[in-house]
Amino acid sequence: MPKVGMEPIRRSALVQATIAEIGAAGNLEVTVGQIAKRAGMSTALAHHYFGGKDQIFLAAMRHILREFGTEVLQALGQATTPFARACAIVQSSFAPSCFAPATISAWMTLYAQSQSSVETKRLLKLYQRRLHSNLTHALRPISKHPERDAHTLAALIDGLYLRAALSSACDPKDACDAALQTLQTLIESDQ
Amino acid sequence: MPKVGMEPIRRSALVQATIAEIGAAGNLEVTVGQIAKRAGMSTALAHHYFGGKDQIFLAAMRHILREFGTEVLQALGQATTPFARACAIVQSSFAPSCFAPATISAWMTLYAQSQSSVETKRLLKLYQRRLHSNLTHALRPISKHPERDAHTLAALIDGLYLRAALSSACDPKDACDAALQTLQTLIESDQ
DNA sequence: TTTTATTGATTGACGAGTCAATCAAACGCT
DNA sequence: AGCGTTTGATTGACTCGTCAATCAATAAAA
Repeated sequence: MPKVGMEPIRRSALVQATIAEIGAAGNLEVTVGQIAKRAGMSTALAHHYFGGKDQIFLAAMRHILREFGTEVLQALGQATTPFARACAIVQSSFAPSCFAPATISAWMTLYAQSQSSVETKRLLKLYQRRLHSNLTHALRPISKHPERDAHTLAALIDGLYLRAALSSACDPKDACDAALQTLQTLIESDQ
Repeated sequence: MPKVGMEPIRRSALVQATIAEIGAAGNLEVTVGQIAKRAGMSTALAHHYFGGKDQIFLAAMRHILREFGTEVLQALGQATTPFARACAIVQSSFAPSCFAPATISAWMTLYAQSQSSVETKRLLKLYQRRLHSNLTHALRPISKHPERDAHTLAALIDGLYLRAALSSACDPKDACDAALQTLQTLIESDQ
């Protein structure tokens, strides 16, 4: 087994294992030992490649954000009209991948940790800025207040996601419909 | 000092100290020792009155929720028209007390913990149900879709709060205005 | 003297991070 | 091809610290 070029494989395995472990636990109370075990290696190796627990978690967060980013990008690529672009952004935010238990837990801990970790806060702001920018761009041709409506819609997406993710009863489809409905209402109303 | 009837005083002091400590730390990584020290007693006494760390945290969460509940109730009492009632609910959600660092942290950890603690989840659902019910009641006379609009508005409040609380730049006033603006738009549009 | 309040000291467990040692591939040299 | 040598991969065992929870003991009211 000991071959050269293990680093990217190990790092990727650790990130995957971290997400899975967070999903299983429902919070950040996950030990490096658990993660390493799931990834099929020793704790020492995990430390060797990442340097510390924080770095492992941050890598996992970045991975989820990157995944979401590509999902949005792909959906945007297929949209031709401004309205379709706005819909694509909304729908990406409620895609099934966003509702995997591990993803939900990661999001929640992202919010919670952002209070105490500057790097986590940076990541969160990155996501928020990107969402806002995408929405503003899509709404510019079809809204009288692109900036304002983008801000409202972004907050609505976050809030609906929160509710859908935390209450098992409320399903993603309904949340998505609610967001689309409000998008419609917002761009129809002028004033 | 050793007098009778200390229990309620100690419990209250511990709850206060817990909230303060969570606010200072920015997350749940707070030890019973820290809490007890801030409350001016030994860790043993904290355990004596609460039984365990979880119970202390739950008591703190309940306290914050109760405080918020009374704030809403008071605001509702002064409102005479349905529209004023809806505004009162929105404004209570963005009251200064909701933006104290300790409250923000407690709120975030409430979301994060709700994934792994059934009791925490119960508390969160209680809050969500109450908000939805209050909004529905206020909107019934002035909206064509009271239930639906209440759901949208509730999610919007949560989302705006999230953004206002996490980004130091965005201030509560703007978030509140955005929510009120959208409330207006929602009840004006029919369809 | 019973009950309540209170704590210092201790226990037991757990977990992050380190380190020295091992193992095998790749590399360089002849 | 054969043979040291370097280098990356890998781990078991260990250290050190922390922290929740317990307990036996003390003090002061009732």
